[in-house]
Amino acid sequence: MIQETPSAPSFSPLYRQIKSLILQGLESGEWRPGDAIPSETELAVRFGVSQGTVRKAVDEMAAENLLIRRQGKGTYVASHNDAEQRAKFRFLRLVPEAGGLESPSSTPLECWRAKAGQEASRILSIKPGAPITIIRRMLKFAAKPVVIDEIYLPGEVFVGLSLEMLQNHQGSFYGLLESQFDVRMVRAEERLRAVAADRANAALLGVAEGSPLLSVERVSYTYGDKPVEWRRGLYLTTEHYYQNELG
Amino acid sequence: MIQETPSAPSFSPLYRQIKSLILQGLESGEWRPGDAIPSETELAVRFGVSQGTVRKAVDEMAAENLLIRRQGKGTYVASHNDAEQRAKFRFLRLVPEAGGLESPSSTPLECWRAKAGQEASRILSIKPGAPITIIRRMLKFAAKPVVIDEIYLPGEVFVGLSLEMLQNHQGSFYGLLESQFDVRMVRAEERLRAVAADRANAALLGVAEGSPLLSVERVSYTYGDKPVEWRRGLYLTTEHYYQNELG
DNA sequence: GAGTGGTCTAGACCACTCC
DNA sequence: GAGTGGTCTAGACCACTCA
Repeated sequence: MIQETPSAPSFSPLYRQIKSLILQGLESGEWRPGDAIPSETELAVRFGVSQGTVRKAVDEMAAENLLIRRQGKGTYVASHNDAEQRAKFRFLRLVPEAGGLESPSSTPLECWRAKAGQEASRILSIKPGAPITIIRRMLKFAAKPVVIDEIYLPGEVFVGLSLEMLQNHQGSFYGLLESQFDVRMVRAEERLRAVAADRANAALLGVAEGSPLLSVERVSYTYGDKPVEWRRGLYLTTEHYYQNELG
Repeated sequence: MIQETPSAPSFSPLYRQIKSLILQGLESGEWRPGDAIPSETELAVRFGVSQGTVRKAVDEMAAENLLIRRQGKGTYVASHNDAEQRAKFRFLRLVPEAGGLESPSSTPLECWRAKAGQEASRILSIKPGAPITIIRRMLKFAAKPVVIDEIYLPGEVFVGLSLEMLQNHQGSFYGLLESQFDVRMVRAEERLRAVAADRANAALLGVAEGSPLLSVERVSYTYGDKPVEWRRGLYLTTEHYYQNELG
């Protein structure tokens, strides 16, 4: 007989406890995105363990993109406002067919408030009827519209989010959520399908009604696997493709 | 000034050298998929380093899905014939919308030999005109056709591959390549697009011509980043979706 | 109980960054 | 030169598997 998921883990190593202590520091905001956390030796003293044990905890968190190690400098809390290019394409997997390297630009279209329906409440695990904020926006590569996004956010987490805020902001959407609302996206799950363009979206993307589009449904999670974003994107994939690595 | 990719790495730690020694053992066939490799202490003695250094090398290779550690038993060479369910869905990301758990079944349609054109030779890094083997097959979930695959393989690597062999084989396609041709797929890159079904494929999938399909182009690599498979799949995504995790 | 991987420690030294 | 993360070692003990 095989036990796939034993209900009670028989053993929890020390470094995992350290890991969850550091996680608490991230969730509580003791260390914010972009900050340096204390050095390994400091943390070892604080938690009363050896430096090697702290190291193993930090190693795992670095592998999960929660922390970033920089030799000679220190260990930092990962941020969507980081300068590295790879950080920017961690969540947007759309790549131009021809080697153009220029980043896409975001154009907010609408932003309004509504009440959560059944589906939104289930996915965001909020009460049906709870306030949500809905955003529609367009992504352009080299001035050509390529993506239409519809984004659903729990209203209680992102109070005050407005179209003006989106329009005035420089940088990535997740960077804004992080710096303005203290919510950092940690991971996401996507479901991809091929669909036919309806009339409205076809017009926005400049293609014929019924053209095939890539539908990308995404649920994003912050610390503690809490879902805080549900979005659906329609990608025009004639001159771009969705890139994926199977490890 | 920032050096993004220094041409000469200034330093190569011991555990990476150990790692590449173990990799040699895999490439040379000293340890085959499914085999156990020697214990950490044995390897430490053989390579003249401490057990901790071997451990770090093996850790990385386990993270890359090249090796599988089993506490109390040993460390094994990963195989596409492994029993674990997660191993089977590492390369097929298509999931049924409704919770059905049954695995897809493969139906080989055609298998013939040809000469590599320009594109195939570039992607598989073989000479133009070199022999290749082309396979067409269908994947069915619950007896319904859902995927049409066209697979291009370098003929010199897979000599003797035939339609009969495909028809008689139980288990996954990569499992067959591994046990019959000693080639293990290690990683792959995929490019996804939405396309319109042509008449032939529409008929095979039982949909109208022009229906949106998910086009999945894949290049697979074996040890040493050598490309050994190029395939294009057309996925019907009305009752299934392509699942992806953004870490 | 023997053998395997997994954890934890303590200490030495190296590579890198910044002052 | 001081401080950081990165490597390497040696040894002790724990958890798990199998005979």
